[in-house]
Amino acid sequence: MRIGELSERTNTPRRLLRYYEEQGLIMPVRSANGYRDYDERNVDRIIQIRGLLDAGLPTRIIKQILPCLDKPRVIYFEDATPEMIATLERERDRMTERVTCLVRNRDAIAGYLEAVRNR
DNA sequence: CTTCTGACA
DNA sequence: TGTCAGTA
Repeated sequence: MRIGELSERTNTPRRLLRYYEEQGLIMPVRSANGYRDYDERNVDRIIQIRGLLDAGLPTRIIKQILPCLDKPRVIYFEDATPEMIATLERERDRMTERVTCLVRNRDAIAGYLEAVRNR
């Protein structure tokens, strides 16, 4: 499929799809006309990428860990470098921090809403 | 009509 | 990220 279809199926702007490619997150093959040619696998991949981006991970980190999250998990256990483990642990901790921060703000807002309702 | 690359009042 | 340009 071309970028237009992938864009619709992943509700992701074409601009971002090209950007992800620039960042090395995806490497679609090119058709004779120069158009990017994506396969079904990419649909899932883009959703995967957006999830990580949404979680706050920088594209540079996603580029490293994306292959680890692919299907044949077992074969990646072998080449799990200590550096990779370290980055993953670091990102996990950063995510935890953000989660607690979100929880605080969510509760604060919830409290405000509660006060407004019972005014 | 769709995509591509490069660029930014 | 959006968007405009000039093509293929």
